[in-house]
Amino acid sequence: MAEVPHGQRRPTLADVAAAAGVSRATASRAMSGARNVSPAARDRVWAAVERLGFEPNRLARSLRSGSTMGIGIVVPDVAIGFFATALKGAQELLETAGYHALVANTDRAADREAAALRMLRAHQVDGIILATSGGYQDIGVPAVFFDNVPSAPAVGAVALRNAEGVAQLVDHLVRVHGLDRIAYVGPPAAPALGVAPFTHRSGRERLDGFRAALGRAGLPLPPEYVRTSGPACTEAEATAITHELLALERPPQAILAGADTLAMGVLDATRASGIRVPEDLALVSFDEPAYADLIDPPVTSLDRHDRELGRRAAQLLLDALVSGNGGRQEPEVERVPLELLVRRSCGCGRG
Amino acid sequence: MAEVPHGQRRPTLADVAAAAGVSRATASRAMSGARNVSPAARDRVWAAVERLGFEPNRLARSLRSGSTMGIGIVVPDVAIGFFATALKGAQELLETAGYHALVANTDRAADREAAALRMLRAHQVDGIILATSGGYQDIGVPAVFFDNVPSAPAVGAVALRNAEGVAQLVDHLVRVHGLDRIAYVGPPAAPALGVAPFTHRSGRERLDGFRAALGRAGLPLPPEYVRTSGPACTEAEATAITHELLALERPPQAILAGADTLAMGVLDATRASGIRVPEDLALVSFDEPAYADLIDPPVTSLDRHDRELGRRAAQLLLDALVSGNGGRQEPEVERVPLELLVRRSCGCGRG
DNA sequence: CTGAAAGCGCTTACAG
DNA sequence: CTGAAAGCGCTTACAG
Repeated sequence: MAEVPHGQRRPTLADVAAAAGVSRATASRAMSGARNVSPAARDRVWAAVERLGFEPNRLARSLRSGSTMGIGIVVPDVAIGFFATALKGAQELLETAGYHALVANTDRAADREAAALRMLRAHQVDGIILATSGGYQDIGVPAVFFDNVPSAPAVGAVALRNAEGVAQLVDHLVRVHGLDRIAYVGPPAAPALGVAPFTHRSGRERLDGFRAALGRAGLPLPPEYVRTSGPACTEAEATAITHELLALERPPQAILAGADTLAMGVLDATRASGIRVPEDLALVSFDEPAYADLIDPPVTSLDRHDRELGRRAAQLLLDALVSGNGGRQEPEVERVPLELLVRRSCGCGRG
Repeated sequence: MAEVPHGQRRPTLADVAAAAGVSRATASRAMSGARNVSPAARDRVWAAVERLGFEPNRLARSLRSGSTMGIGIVVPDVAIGFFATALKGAQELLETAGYHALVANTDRAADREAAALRMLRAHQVDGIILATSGGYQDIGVPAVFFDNVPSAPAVGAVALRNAEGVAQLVDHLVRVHGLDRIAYVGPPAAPALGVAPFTHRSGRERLDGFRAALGRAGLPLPPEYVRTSGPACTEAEATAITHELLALERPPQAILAGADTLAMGVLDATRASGIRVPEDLALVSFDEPAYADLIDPPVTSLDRHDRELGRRAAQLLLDALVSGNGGRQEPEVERVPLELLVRRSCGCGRG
């Protein structure tokens, strides 16, 4: 690569054209691989490109062509393994297709999400992929949701089989371990006031799935066994809730945590109370925590295939982009299955 | 916010100007907050902006003004907690200053890093912040490194006090636990062939720091006690190395892992061998693993203050950007201190 | 305080 | 196969 010293003017297409002895139009065509360029001209152009270390200015190209080949990816928190991995999966596929990703982090704040979307609009992204925190607004480009199923206009969504996943966890506790007092500590199930209706849909589905699974198993479900956290799903919330559950007259034999951070909070509470897991209290988690195998005890949970989920979301968006479907037809919701990963926190032997 | 239906032409500055009954120049000035605009004109412009839901096209603005207010952030792997958190810290500060971040993931491949840098150049970023995997090349804008100290042209770097951190860990094992057979399992310390000289500098510093600390403590260091992984620092590598260490005639009493993934690999090996930590083998880790408290046993390690590290890198870059220092003066290397977090894997009681 | 005009660096009909 | 010209949507001296 040629030297690109700081502060020196970068070569432009005009420089390349001049160096190659052709017009800017021909230089542009040669670089874009158009066929109507003579081999001789093409060679001279590429030689000039090499020599000058030319890299086309994407700002100018996008402004002129009307397409940035940029995709916005909006997530609540990249420091959470699920989002980071899904993000990587999506980015991987997008780059293969010649797109690049603009990543925005919302810290789970609806207003920061809205600001991120305006920023993406200002950058003229061709589409967006997002795990919403409730601040979604249409910016006029195709949108694919993941993690939460939208009832908002979108070209598609990829979501987990939430109810099915919860049912797998419940069935395991009931059939394998014969437990019948199972409590639920999950993410919020009702949208917050003033928040778009699709928010926390997955929380809703998990909770409903829990109730349904217990019903199918013929188990009672005292109201005090059903608890939800705030939208941030902090460990601290789960810790507090767990202490309350353990203080009940009839404490649960098992807790199903609806998110990994919540599962960690439950574990924290058991440590503090001297409660042994799984001997005194079984624990299963919907999401798989980082280093699930090394946690004490290893946590039985569901594998979401995070990366694949990100890839599918990207694929859905790419499909919409090539088909030119701007979200005017029925959104396509893809449901990805979950896999039970049996470890020790449920009461199973080493695995 | 006004409706922005798919497929409909977005309002431009010309639309706003027409609606407000002023020229595009005046509309532009009104929006930029320039003082030489009459209050009446300003109000009419803003009203039109609101009504039309206008958002300036940043492509056009950047192309014209020569500044994108975009900063490239390049990391080996966002799915690793350290990078994700540092990234968030940097992004936070950048956004406060009116910049936006373009995030690139290199998967630790030097060629992907080089490609990411070219992409960022094509996007005319004003500067870059990166944790290099060895593929760095100058793209003509100020660069700040973190995680690795560069000897490459840069305006600055923020790095850990690697040697000091390792010394803290060693001293703890020696003074508090009276151990004298301590092995090291760390990241590579020598740059790979064909890789820029600054790569793996932090690995080098950790290893050298280890040798120095043992020297100061007057402890012997058999060559077979010093092991390094490949650049990916996988758990599997550490697991294999640990099995070899345990099979030595005089196995170590303690292992200092130079990275969190390596510490997890060491733990895996002890599990498989029925070795108890810390009773049979003490373990300390340079990096703090995710959920360090919940791992069995909780791992004694160093707190790097990841977020703050990202913030400092961003601050260094912003300083360079406002001062107009294009990297022509001596790069500023900031060293952030590390904090010992005593848990149980070193042999200490519950903490 | 305001507007006409030039121009950022590209791409793309259009005419040859 | 090639080039002159227009134009993407802004900002910014420049002249009034």
